[in-house]
Amino acid sequence: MELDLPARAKAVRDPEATRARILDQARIEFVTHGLNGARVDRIAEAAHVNKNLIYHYFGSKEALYLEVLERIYTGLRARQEDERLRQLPALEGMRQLVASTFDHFVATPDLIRLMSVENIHYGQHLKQSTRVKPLYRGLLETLQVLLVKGQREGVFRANVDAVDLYLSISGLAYFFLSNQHTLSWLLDRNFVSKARIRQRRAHVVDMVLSYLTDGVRKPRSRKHELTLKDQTEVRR
Amino acid sequence: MELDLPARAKAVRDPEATRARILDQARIEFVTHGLNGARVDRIAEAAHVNKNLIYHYFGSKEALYLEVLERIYTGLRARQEDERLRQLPALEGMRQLVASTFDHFVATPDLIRLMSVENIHYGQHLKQSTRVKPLYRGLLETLQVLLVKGQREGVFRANVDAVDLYLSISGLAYFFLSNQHTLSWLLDRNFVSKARIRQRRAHVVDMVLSYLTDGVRKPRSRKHELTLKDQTEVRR
DNA sequence: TTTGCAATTGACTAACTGGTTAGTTGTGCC
DNA sequence: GGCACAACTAACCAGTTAGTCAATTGCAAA
Repeated sequence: MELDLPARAKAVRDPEATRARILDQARIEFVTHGLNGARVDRIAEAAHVNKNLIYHYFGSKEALYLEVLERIYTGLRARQEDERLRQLPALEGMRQLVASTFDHFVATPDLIRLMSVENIHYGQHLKQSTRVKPLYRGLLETLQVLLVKGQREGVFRANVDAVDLYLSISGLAYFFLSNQHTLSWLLDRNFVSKARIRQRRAHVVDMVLSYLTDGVRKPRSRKHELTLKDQTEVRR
Repeated sequence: MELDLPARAKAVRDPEATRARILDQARIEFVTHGLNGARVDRIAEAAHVNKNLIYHYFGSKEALYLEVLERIYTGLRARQEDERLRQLPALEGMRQLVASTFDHFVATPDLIRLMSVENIHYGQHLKQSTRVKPLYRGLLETLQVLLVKGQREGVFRANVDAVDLYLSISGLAYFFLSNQHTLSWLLDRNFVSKARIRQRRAHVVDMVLSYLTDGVRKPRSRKHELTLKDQTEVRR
């Protein structure tokens, strides 16, 4: 019955796999219950490890939380598509940047939850991280490159602040997801059906591009796509 | 020495004042620490009452939280300016609606925090409330009235979904406030100085109105204020 | 085989925390 | 003046929780 697969040989002691299992269950726990609501005992049980092993690897509940937080934040901008976007025509590059930001939020509900959790805690944990911050510089630079290029091309308005623009792009995609539980109740609408996500995506892209192209002389062609493949996935 | 003021006569036992004091301190506690992080003992101490008095008045920690939540949510739409806004020209009415939504978020940080907290808890408490939901119907109706009027006036585009528009207006004003602690660190910018708030306000109004008026033939007058006094204020 | 060390565990605890029990005290009303 | 009841209090408790102690187990190198 027993197979002697080399890759599976060390089923008894496998530190890396164990560590990964802890991190995975910790993420689920923190996402579901927040930092204060999370229970180390539950994480240990779900990961099938002794609680003390968690302290052996991570030192404390908060250190474990920080590790989870860093991992999900770095995933946000891990795909280095900045270079590709900067090469595109400004309007198309911006359209893709907005759309991919939106898509990433939709595809990663855990990120939305942990961003909220971390801000409830005044961002005090993320500030201890050194790995996350650099990723945002690249994003802002890409935005700036596209803004300047768009102005030169005559398709974007002038005097757009890159940070303000980023806040708007993110805010448009973030709020209806982060607050979906109260909003769906208050507004009698399901926000995470595929059709709704598709509608929202088009609306967000449209709003950002309307703003950027507003007041520019040259009449532009249709500025946002109507070809939207479904790739939304709703969380459990 | 003792004054016999009728209004201040019952300093010893004043149920209403005591109840209000508890609610006030509870709000501070829930806003600062969230639901799980809040401590009933701390609320009792801060309100100068015996802890059991809290249970006498409110029954449980969660019931107290719900009361705090209801009060801050109803404040969001308490000012019945819906009627006034509907009377205005569409562009001006919409401009004021966006601006006042923005201003209310800025003026009520506790609301932002509690909205985040409640959504971390999947909105399960707010759903038990009956007082909050009706307020949102009026808001959506006002939005719808202004949208239709704007289309008739020829200043707004057609086919704008009122719910989507509300999500955008709120999202633009909410995100940079709710996530200001991580964002100010990641983007090296203070978001809550008076100058920044003013800039953000103009940007949000501009973006929403650009979207609504985009593609409409008739050229419109300047649609957003450009009066930006400069007075930078450094964050704590 | 031994030895060193990381991986892993079970049992434990000090501090906390929401909630309760069993009252006492003040006030309005008849 | 005394009764009913709400306002208010002190002390306590059972269950929980992050974190610790002391030990055992498996692996790999010498």
